[in-house]
Amino acid sequence: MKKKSIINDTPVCQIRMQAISDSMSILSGKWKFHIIGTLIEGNKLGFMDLLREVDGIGTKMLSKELQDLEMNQLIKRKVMNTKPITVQYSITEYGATLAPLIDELANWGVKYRKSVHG
Amino acid sequence: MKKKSIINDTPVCQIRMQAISDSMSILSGKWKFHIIGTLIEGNKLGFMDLLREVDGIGTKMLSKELQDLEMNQLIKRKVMNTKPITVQYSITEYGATLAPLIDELANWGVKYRKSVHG
DNA sequence: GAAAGTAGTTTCCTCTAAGAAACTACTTTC
DNA sequence: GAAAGTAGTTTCTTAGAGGAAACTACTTTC
Repeated sequence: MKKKSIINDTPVCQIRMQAISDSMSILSGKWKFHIIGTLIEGNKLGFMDLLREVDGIGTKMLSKELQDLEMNQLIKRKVMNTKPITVQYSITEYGATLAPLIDELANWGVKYRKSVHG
Repeated sequence: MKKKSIINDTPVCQIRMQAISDSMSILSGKWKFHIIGTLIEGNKLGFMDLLREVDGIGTKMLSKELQDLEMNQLIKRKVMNTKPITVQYSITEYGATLAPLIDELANWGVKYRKSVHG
């Protein structure tokens, strides 16, 4: 008889593990937290605004990540009737629920830095 | 004069962004949260235990991720004086500080599932 | 009419994450 | 002495992440 998982074999753990995988697949990549964090801080930003705010990102990645986030309804994209055309990106209510998670991530990172130096 | 970042140009935001990058680099990859979560639940597990608990992982990835986590002092590795040789992996105090973050990640994922289905 | 600003897309390239399978090495049990 | 269990390492391969640079397309300002 082959040994089986014990700890993670309960329904609760199965759901938790699945949930973690879900979150990670939606929030994967180098830039999503930075983009979401920026849009939570400054609501309604254009493409070029984001390009300036998110330090180091290029047009291709920004474009792709914004599409991903919009598809998952974490951000909204609104084309304005201006000349020249402008676009307003903003966080959705749903996307804003990520604020505590981003805070945790930032706080943990800050503590890590301190513990490494001190 | 070239336009500059406004929102993310404050020292506070710079530190936050850096912290998020730090956390992500330490916790990157498909398996780290699963391994850490498992070690928080069941303390002291062997290599083969983890291989069984973390559903889907292979020996190569497990070995590599455990080394990463040990290097960053999130887990401890202790070789036991048994025959055959066994190894006990356990979470460190420091690694345990990730519990709130993992909880947030799991909770957000659960909510996401519900909102997609409901 | 050239420059600069809007918002992207496309192409080409590299590097890494990840996985499957085979292998080492040692010990105990059948 | 073969099987099964301990704990990994090594090799080979592929898919995707990410980045640099050039390009489209349209408008306004100098």
